[in-house]
Amino acid sequence: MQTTRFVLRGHGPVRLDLLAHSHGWSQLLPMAWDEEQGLLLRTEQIGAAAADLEFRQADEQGVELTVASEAPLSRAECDAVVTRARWMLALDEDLAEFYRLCEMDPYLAHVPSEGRGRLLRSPSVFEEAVKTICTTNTTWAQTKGMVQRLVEKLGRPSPVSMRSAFPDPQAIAAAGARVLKDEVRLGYRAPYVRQLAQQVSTGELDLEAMRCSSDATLELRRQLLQIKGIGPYAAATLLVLLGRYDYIGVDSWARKLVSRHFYGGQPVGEKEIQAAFDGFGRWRALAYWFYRWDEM
DNA sequence: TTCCAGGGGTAGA
DNA sequence: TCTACCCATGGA
Repeated sequence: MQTTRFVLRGHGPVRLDLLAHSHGWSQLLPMAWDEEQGLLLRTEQIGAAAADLEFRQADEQGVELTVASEAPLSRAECDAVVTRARWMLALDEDLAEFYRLCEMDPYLAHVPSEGRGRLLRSPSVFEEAVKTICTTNTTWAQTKGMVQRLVEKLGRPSPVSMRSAFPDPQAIAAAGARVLKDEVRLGYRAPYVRQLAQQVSTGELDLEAMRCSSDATLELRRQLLQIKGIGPYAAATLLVLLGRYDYIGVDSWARKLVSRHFYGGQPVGEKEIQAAFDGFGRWRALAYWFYRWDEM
């Protein structure tokens, strides 16, 4: 076994524990959060093989990443790992403008000083999209089950830990409809996930290009809504994970939160939910997220 | 048994 | 653009 170490520094303070708790992604394979040791674990396919990534807090400004692989990593593979890890931890997010807005909101005034604001991400937009589809119209426990079966049945296992990486689009596309429905138990989501995997694996759809796209958020949203299985909630969630915070993903939780905080418990719709955080402008979804976090 | 969860697709108006 | 209805799954 080979181990390679990197130290990753962010744009401002970085808190690994806050990242791990920023939303549910650290509970979904192939990620895992070890609360006692403060370790964020992930198995990741690098080149043809899978390797094990272990993140720990280095100091206030940075995180140490240890990669355990069967063979030594090439220079290109090191670069790829660092690029993916920086994206996962949102290390290049500049939250200065968001923090200034937080300081004017009594409910979020604590966010800047605590170093909150970053959201944990998957290394690929494809993985984000599949996982987001697995959150729709189901419980969180079932989402975890769907993703676990997807990873364990179709992902490439690490020869070091035998834990599996997230399956690539080719593996999911090749699995077939019956496996996705009956074995992974994706339910009515199975054809959506399969079609998405086919579109990405054939090159018909370039999801990864959305990360560095210069398109306006409205245009990116339009592109996401064209994907079967992705509606307004999922598109908004994916935009947030792409660093575009213009739209709030309206789910049952958002309805309850906005109703209670801003409308005295009266039922609210899409317009009321988006409008509740208008004061945060293009940061409204991030503001909503940290209202929500305090109630998790 | 019925409801609903971190909704979305489709048809019809 | 809005509404009604249907869609698997599993726990409460």
